[in-house]
Amino acid sequence: MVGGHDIAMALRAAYWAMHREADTLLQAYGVTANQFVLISLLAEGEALTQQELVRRASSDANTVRAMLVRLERGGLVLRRRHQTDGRARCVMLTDKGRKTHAVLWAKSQAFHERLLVAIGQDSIRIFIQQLRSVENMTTPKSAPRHGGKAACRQLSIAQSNTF
Amino acid sequence: MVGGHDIAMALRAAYWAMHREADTLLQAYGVTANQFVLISLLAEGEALTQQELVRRASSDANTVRAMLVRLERGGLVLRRRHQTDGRARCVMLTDKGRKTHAVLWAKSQAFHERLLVAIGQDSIRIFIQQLRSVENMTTPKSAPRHGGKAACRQLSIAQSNTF
DNA sequence: CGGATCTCAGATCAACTGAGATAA
DNA sequence: CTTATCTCAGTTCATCTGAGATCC
Repeated sequence: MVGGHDIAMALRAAYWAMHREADTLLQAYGVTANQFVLISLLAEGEALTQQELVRRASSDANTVRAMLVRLERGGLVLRRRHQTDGRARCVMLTDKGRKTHAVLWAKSQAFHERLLVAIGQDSIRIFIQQLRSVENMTTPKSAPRHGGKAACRQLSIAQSNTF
Repeated sequence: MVGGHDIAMALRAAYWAMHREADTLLQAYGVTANQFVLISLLAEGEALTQQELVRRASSDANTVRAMLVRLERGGLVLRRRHQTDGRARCVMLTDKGRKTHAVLWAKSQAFHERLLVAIGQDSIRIFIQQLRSVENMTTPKSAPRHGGKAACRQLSIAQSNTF
């Protein structure tokens, strides 16, 4: 009989195998898999608030802050005060961070390809949908009320000027 | 376009949501989700070597040892020398460990049920198979050569005598 | 000898708690 | 005043590295 516990154990095994593989792949570049998650989110174009990073990385405010401090020390990210919300921080990649991401992303292609093969092209959408169901199965966290502050568009433009 | 990176992010989000939910559920009993994994493996009947626990828990020898030391301190597990292999340790639940497992397992039923619902009864086997594919996608670890030492049958009997 | 299993010391990262500053 | 965001200090757990003991 296959029960919920088996799902949990299989999910655990798959996550950790993947995570270790990613860590091994990235360690030559001095970046952990968890840090690469943040870098990838920031590389999608816009600067983000820490709060939004927490949400998208499925992490925790204190954890994200600590990781960003390390990344900032390494010169990969910048953290600036939000222009209209003094509480918030806008986080963005530096040029170095952007180049690092490009290199790491290229090095990850074979890894990503193996993931696609493991799931099977036809099943990917369903598979991801099922994972989302598991994610949303849990106790819902209170979502922030306001909308427009997650992305920091002004600073995103300022950042373009650095090129 | 949905790529391998999306699979990785969804897998990460699902795992962490599940893990936090389990931790929250179990913390009232002073057991972490990771510790519950070991307890559950030991509750399946036989005493196991640490090496075998490492394999089944998708973990690491040093990590498992540290966790077992904590569990032993809490009186939930016993660790004895293997009768025929002086290198190995046989790990088993104490009576207290067995009772604790029964309680925690009962408390986990609603959680397990939600997992089943999230995936959908008809898709569970396929879903688990896909997770196994991800697990085995990674660099294979060398498996131990010999067979019969993973379970410690002699000590499993001795343990029955403690009742 | 080589290889397997476990132990130990130490480092690091990550996750969390709780308290507090600051601003919306 | 209340809430949101972030900071900071401190703790715990988990992971990993590397060295070594012991045994097969």
